[in-house]
Amino acid sequence: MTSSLETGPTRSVRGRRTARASGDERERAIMQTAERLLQERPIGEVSVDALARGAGISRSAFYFYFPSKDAVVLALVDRLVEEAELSKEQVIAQLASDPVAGWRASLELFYAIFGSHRALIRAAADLSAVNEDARALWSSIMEGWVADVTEMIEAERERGVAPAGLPARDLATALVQLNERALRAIFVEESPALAEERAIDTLSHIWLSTIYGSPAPR
Amino acid sequence: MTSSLETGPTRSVRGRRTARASGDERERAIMQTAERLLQERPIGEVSVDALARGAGISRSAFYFYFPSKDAVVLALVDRLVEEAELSKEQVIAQLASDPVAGWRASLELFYAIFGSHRALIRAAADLSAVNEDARALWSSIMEGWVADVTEMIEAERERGVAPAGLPARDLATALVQLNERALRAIFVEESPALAEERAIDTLSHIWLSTIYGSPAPR
DNA sequence: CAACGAGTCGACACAGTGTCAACAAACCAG
DNA sequence: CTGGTTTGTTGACACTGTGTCGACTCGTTG
Repeated sequence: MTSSLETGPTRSVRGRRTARASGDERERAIMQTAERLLQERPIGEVSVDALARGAGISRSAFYFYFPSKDAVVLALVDRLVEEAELSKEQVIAQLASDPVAGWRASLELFYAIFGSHRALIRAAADLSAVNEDARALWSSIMEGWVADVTEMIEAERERGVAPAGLPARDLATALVQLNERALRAIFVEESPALAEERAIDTLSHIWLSTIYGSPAPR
Repeated sequence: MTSSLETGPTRSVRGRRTARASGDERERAIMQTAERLLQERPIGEVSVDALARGAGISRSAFYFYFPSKDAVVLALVDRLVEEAELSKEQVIAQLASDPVAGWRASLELFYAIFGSHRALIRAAADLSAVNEDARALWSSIMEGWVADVTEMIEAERERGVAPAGLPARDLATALVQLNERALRAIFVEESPALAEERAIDTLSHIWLSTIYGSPAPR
């Protein structure tokens, strides 16, 4: 799933310690700078020059590490998604034992992970408007979630706790999109947006109502 | 509600017929060109120069009519929203007599209006990532819809057909956001997206389930 | 006819992007 | 230790797009 352009040519394993800061360090410095700057202003207002200076190199040196400023954001997103992937397993397990708590835990996980990287999420969203690669990356992430949710819904239906209704995949798509949209609105401080304190309640109410046909399964 | 920067200085009423094309005509020509070009490529790839040439003037003359290319899109959106506003009244009326059909009609209206201006919708969405004014305009549009839906939900609850549950405004916010997101995915041909033929069915199922507590009110 | 204002244009300054040839410093093979 | 290779780094350059300005045209109006 890792995007093809996330890293520059510096991919071999090296462990030296040289006088000048080595490639990997620079690469990390650039990413770090990006995360920092994105907390202050939108991606559109961050120039390659700013990124380079922040990492202590010249603008042209930047291009040695990344093909463009967008690629830095994509690398960052890639990393975030990998983190998220790890926590996923445990949540799925919980669903079998206690559905209500399980779904809620999923939403909370989602909320926690993205909430703690608001600036990055926003940059990724902004980028998707302009950049084909960003769009593709985000698409594949969404696809992954939809697939997971579809599977979970189908499992619940087979267990007999959830009634048949909308095609599971359609329902999953809509719910994942709802989450994405609603959480983004909150994180970016758009308006209208759900009240942040009640957001998880609101969303899980909608998820449960539509999946189980009522606000809580029997 | 009309955005403050939608039009250039040419705002007085004039009705002359001059040798060279007059201001209003040019203004319209620019907007028309914008709509045409946006059908071919995203806003980011449309330059002021292209807009100007399309309208038969030089790039610098363009600035006489609009302060920036973004302002053209905002003017277009403004116009679209005004159109939409007109059809709204009749739908609200229907809700009282037949709720299910009424909600469905709302969704269909939404779908029809925005579906027939996909390129513009996309440009507006793209712009929101970059442009503060665009964000503000879209926000106010969303606010309007949320207010309408909130009111409709409350009316249904007072009539006793819909049960109390989530705060009406929260529910309305989530549903409007769901619609926005899901329809945009379809129109922009993102993936994942709802199957277009079933989109209205899917959405109305979710609306009805969450508003009435079951897929159909008694 | 003179003054005015709407409309137009070319030239300019500016900001940002991406590329390139050339240079520097460490590393490694002989 | 020496000379070639790899890894980094740089300034200069070409290019694209934006927005501004002063000067010009040409109907309109007093």
